[in-house]
Amino acid sequence: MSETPPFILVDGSSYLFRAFHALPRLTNSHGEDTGAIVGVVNMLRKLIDEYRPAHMAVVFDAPGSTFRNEIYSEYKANRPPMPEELRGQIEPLHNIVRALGLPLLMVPDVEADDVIGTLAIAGAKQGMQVLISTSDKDLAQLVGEQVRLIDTMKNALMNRDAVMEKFGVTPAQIIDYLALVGDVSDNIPGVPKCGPKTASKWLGQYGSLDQIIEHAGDIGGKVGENLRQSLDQLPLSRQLATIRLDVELEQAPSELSPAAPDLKALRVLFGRLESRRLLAMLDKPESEADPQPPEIERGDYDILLDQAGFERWLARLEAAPLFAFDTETTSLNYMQARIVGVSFAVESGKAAYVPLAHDYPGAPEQLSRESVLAALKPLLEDPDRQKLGQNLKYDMSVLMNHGIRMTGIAYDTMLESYVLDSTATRHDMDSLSRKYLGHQTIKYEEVAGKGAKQLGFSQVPLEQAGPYAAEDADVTLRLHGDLWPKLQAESTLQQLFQEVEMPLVPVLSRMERAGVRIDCSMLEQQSVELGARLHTLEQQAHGLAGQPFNLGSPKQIGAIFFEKLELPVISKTPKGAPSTSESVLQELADQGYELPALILQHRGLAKLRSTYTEKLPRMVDPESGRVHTSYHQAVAATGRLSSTDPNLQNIPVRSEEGRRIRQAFIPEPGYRMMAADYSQIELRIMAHLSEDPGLLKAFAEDADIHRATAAEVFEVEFAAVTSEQRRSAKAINFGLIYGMSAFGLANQLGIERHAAQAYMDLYFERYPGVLEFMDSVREQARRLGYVETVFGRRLYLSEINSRNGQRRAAAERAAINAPMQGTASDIIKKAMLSVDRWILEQAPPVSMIMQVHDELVFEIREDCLESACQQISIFMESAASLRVPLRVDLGVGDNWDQAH
DNA sequence: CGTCGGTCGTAC
DNA sequence: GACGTACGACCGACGT
Repeated sequence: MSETPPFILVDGSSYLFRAFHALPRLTNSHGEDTGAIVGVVNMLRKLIDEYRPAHMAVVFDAPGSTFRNEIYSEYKANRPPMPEELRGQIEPLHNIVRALGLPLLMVPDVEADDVIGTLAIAGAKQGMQVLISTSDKDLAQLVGEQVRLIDTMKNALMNRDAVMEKFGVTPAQIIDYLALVGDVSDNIPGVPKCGPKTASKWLGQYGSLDQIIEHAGDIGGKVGENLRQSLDQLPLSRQLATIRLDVELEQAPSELSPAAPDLKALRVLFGRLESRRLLAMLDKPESEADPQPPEIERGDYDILLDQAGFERWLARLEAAPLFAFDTETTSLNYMQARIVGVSFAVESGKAAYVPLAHDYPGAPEQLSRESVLAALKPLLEDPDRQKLGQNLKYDMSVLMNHGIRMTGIAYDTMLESYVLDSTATRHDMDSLSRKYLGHQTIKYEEVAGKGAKQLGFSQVPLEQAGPYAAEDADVTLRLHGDLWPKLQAESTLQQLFQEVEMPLVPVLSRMERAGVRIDCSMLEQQSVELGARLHTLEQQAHGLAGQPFNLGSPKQIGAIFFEKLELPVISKTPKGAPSTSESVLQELADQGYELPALILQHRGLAKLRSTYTEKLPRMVDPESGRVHTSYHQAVAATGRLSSTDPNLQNIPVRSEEGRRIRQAFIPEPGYRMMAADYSQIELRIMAHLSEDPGLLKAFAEDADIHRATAAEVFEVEFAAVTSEQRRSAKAINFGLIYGMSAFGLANQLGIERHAAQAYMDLYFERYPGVLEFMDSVREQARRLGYVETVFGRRLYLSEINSRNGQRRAAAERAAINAPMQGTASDIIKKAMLSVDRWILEQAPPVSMIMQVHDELVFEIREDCLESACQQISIFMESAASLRVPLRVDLGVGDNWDQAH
């Protein structure tokens, strides 16, 4: 092992070739060859483990011909074509190398050797210890003071002396040596009958090929004759054997560092190889083989307390093509938060925090918030100055509280992470830093305390606040440096990020800040009424049970039901307890038991009261008098938004009592509520994806799709479909979207399993394209480890090849659902972008105030109702061009319920 | 007194 | 076991 961490260059192509020939053939259950990949991965692991490189690159030959073919058309001409079993392993190996976090290089027109040569010399020039791992003897010509070869067979390093020992010539003479000896596999002729011995003898005697050529006449024997015959061709041979040192590369050696491995991607990739050994390695995250990413030094953070220091940074920001920005505030509530300080970073490791409103005993004098924000305002509002942040929607809102309309929001690391892998459980900065940088950030609790003792950020001393806040900006910048190239490598993901997710940030912020007006007195009245009904129900229930108990406790209900009253157990919860779920209570109620019916009613009403009628009035912002939800853009794995505080995406609609809550969602005086929802969007997407003729036709004719399905499945005339048949068909249609089984359908419809199976069989017979689509989605998921939406959004399914049948089945259902649910999300996001652009540009008296997955809700001034509705439906229906038309249903009313 | 898992129920 | 994606209320166990 070398003294300082080395720069390792791996000849990936030669590795792969050698592994392919040296190792026994290995295939996975799909018959795909995997042996060489596994071999190379093991070699790479060993290499990293042993040498712990600070810098590293794995270099592959780019496909296609090179400059050597240009100067010598016969170059490598007699080489047999690459075996198919090997060719198929190249692409997966590339993906694994990238997922391992190792820089992968492939440069067209040159060979891997040339890239390695260029980097080796550049690295040596910068004082690095360069180690080249290859099985190709040509690279011996690069060996020098700081460049050595790794002999993987002997597990030893080859320096100048070792080269001389092996070849009998110095590294500098290797080129001439190769020219003399020739190379059968490269089809370089060389001098006939001149082998290693003769070549080294001549070079020892004359020093160089030029000298040998000059003295060609002095050499006797048959070999001398051959040499003289070869004189014309020797310069070409030498040229071919010379490794180029001047290849144009995008990255300098110092930029080629091993990064943290992408464990999720590796799990998918190793899963496809079906290599238990490699998979097992992933379960030890701190495996010996993991390269250690460089520690982040927190030394170079500035805390700016004086005008001169701030102005120096301002100049830096103005000069920077991109800067990271973060705010520290008084509150997590974006409507109420006030700025306490701001931080920036323009290059890795250099960040600043500007405290503006820290307020604790002994707090130093700080720059005025007003003047600093005024100085930053032009920069923050300039759309051409690119900003980067982590969850910038929040910072954008906070700035808005201070009268700054931030634009130029170019990159958000939270969304970069989400687009790269939406199934990662968290996309917060701490998780991303640990995952991608291997760096533990300072936790908020560490500086502000936790629990009851937690301080507001303005109370946090600058000694702690400064490094914490500056680190946020620094880490954001570093994360972007890691995530953005990963996105760029996947052009559809990059497109999704740049054209959908990033532009959506300000749109969501505007929707959140617009909020929705609530009739609080109406909800309070409802709470009172619900309270009275709940009390009555409770008294009745206690009477029937013969004892008081908590109607809200499933456990107590279970005890009363199944122990005291000995009611029949209908089903059990996953943990084995007798279930008291809605369907069980319904079943018992249907059997004539009174108590379950009472509990059902109680549950429903209690939920309405606690979750909605009591909660919503408390969520009204005192300033605006409206409710402001938070939309989360990086939560749902399928691409949907989610909504919290309050969740406006699960306001009741199905029951009459529930709809009364929607009646409390009202517009400003002079305005109306308008709800626009996509009609059957997921089924339309299924028609588009499956290209099933029957389904396409039904939507082309704008038929009632459930009725059309019923007509096909029950083999009756369209007009003769009964409402019962339509209901069944609707359940089938929904079930399909969710990947439901015959068992599930039977449950849903209350019929026998075999009957449900018969429906499904008939459905697939009538709509064969759908069956084919579902099979192909499952197949893609198994093969690639992910599925995609129409717009290329990706959803990884780590358990699609699980040995656990239950988990695998669940992953298959998710695989079927995700392309439909995800494409629907993509489409409504696109629609939101066009509607928002229209509102910004034309300034109609219209606010987009809510999104509920397939529905957009607007507040529209009465006098503009008609034209606005028309505009909006056009934007929504043309958000995507599928093989079926998109249709939008519009409704207008004095409250949200009426608008349906 | 907070946290966390389990269960239930609301939406699309 | 069996229908995808969310959020959140409540309960009760557990730890501070």
